[in-house]
Amino acid sequence: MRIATWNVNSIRARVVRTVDFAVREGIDVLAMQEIKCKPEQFPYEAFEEAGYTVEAHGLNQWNGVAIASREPIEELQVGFAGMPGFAKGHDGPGAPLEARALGAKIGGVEVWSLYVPNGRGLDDPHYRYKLDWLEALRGYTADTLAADPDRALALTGDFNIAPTDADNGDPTVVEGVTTHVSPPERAAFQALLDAGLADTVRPLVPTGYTYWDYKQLRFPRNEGLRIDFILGSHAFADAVTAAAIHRDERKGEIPSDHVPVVVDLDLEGPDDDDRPMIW
DNA sequence: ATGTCGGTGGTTCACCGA
Repeated sequence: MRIATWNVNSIRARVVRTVDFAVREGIDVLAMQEIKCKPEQFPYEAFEEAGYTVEAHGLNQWNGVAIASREPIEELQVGFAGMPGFAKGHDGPGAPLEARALGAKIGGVEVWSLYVPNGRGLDDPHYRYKLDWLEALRGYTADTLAADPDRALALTGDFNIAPTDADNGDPTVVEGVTTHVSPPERAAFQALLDAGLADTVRPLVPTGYTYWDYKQLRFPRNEGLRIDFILGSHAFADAVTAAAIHRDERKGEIPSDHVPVVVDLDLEGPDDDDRPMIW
């Protein structure tokens, strides 16, 4: 099974490009972020014509997550247990939830499409929201794996954190000045790993960015960030056989500012056809 | 130069968010 995650930055603006990529690369499950539309506005037809079914979660023109799959989508989860909400002037308990998390069981894997809050600025209420949101995600992960340690669980999406200095090539992203690289954000990312997840792409693709700001020639200068990840429990990570970051998707006409990240899974072991015949 | 995007409201440009 081939699983991909992609912050598409408006699915309506990029539906042709998105479906073309999925078909060309043989993607079985595509987790999308920043679809920037409500479910009734999602361009389902283009995906259905290509053999995908889609579940979309969007509340307004901001955020929004979706999962497209060639296999049946089961056990849909809109948001995760404990996920906090946020709204301007209303960031405490009881704040409205945003469309940032969609989970499902597909082919025996619990896969999530996640769009972690940006944080905006180190002194912005959105930054505290980001850290609280990540802590709640860690709690969900820990609880889930405590109940079922061998579950194939994958957290995919835009984490809006560059975990190491090697993941930050943008000269305007500076520790102590901006979000994405602050010690508390990096600690929150590490806490997800400590809860029982592994970065399934880094061992196979050690370098490279997944996002380049549209401004100031960031892509031509290759001044990007690695902020999009596929994190997996041991049962998931152990099944990963290949990975790729599709840098070329940042090129061409009207690209997203993010590129797809892909892993191949072999959950069932070798097919019968691959086993030696012994009489 | 916050130098580029996408979406919205409500009219084609100002604002928000990233």
